[in-house]
Amino acid sequence: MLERPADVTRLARLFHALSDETRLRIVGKLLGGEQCVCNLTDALDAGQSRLSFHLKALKDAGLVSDRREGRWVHYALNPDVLQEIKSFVGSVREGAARCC
Amino acid sequence: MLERPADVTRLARLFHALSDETRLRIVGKLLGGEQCVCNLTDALDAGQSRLSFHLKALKDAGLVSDRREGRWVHYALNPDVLQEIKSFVGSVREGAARCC
DNA sequence: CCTTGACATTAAGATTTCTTGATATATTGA
DNA sequence: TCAATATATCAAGAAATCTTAATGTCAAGG
Repeated sequence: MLERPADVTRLARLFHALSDETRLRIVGKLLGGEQCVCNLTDALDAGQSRLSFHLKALKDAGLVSDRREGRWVHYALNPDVLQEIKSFVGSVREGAARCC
Repeated sequence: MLERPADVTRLARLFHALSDETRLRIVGKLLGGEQCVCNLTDALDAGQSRLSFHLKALKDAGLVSDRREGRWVHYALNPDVLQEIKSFVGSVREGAARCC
């Protein structure tokens, strides 16, 4: 998993998206299913532009996708990304097994 | 997993440690088992103090542990941390399953 | 149209992180 | 004890990131 430079770059991006508390809390909210931005603004104590900034970070990393419905925009977790993290964890486990 | 503030803080730290390409490449090398710093300096094209900086970041996050042996210091992945990441991935999967 | 509401984008400053070069520490062997 | 080697730490600048406040955009209702 970490042999190919492209994978290293991709994983670094992914982990960076998850390396911020505000973004992790957003992810936490999205575990309950798709949410409109207004719900997230209420739930987290983050100002509007701050929330938007972090949603963009999550979206750029491919972790979430957005969907416009009238005036509202809904964000949801992208299930594909999970596989990438799982592959990484898998490769680490193999490595750990080999060495200990 | 992401309901408790302490977990959010811990995961953010952990993911931050994994959010850098140099550090991910170090982890990649450590998958083959414990390595002394000298091996890593050769394998990665990183200067000595730079490598030391990133090893400290990994160590502070609890991802690796170090062991001195004479002149050399050996670093190895900490297998405990894997469980934390796995728990996170597990919670995301449940969330994704619930919503789709 | 015009206004309002939901959200995105931009700009600027504060803070954090990373890199590099210099210096410090610790261990070994002469 | 001294020199050499391996690694850590420090200091300073560069670059990236985050926050806040202001402004832009777009859809809906009047």
